[in-house]
Amino acid sequence: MPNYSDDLDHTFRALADPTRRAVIARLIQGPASVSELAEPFDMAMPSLMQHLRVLESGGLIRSSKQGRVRTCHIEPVQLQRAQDWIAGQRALWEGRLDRLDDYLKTTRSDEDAP
Amino acid sequence: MPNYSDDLDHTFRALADPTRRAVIARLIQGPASVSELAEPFDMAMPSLMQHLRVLESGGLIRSSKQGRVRTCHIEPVQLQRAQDWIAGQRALWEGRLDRLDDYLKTTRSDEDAP
DNA sequence: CAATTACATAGCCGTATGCCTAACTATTCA
DNA sequence: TGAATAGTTAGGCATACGGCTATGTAATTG
Repeated sequence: MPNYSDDLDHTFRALADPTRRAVIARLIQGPASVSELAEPFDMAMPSLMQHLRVLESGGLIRSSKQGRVRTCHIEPVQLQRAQDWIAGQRALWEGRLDRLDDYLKTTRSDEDAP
Repeated sequence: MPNYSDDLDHTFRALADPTRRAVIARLIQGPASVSELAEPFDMAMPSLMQHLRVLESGGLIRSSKQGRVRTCHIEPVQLQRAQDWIAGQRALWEGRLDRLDDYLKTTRSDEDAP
């Protein structure tokens, strides 16, 4: 069982901000330059750059520079790991509910057939 | 399309800490008192209580007090919403890949049949 | 070459986070 | 009733976060 704790820390933290989620939602549609990403937000460029840094250092996006333009694109792996963690927990929870359900059924059967 | 932004902020933030994820993982197994939750951690009680407050105010757990014991249990709805947001983004991403794939196939067919 | 464009860096500022200790309240047990 | 237990509140402290302005640098464009 690998330990993704640090990754998850960074990934969930990156997702905890609406600006960063919006950037992700935008990049899901396809790559974009920093200026394009900044355009919808009423925010100074350096502030948005910081968000991009959080996203990139969390492994949620990648970027590369050609000339003076930096192009960002999504990197879905960490997104998947975050989803997997939640899904895993929920699966355990569902399993617990199933076992509780089974138990209740068993109990009821016992009562029904004394 | 409802706007869960604030919920997601709180939920993802709550998940961005390993102690809080461990608490969730514990509570997935079943309810527990504050002391039981605190036991595995080398952390002063008030520090853990703060984590519990973050989890509860983010709607990830609930708690109630009987006598001097507060019992906490999981509340899976926000977990699901967080998962749904990620799943939605990933679905869009997959869709994008599929369309790209289709496009490439079409292009190749065109090349194959000049 | 000069001006514009697109990003990058530095540094400031107020608030939030995560941890702690100390002291307090309310139950429960002997 | 007195002592132990379970949680709570108050407040302090260092660091991180999220925003800003001002300034710098490198690539394009006229």
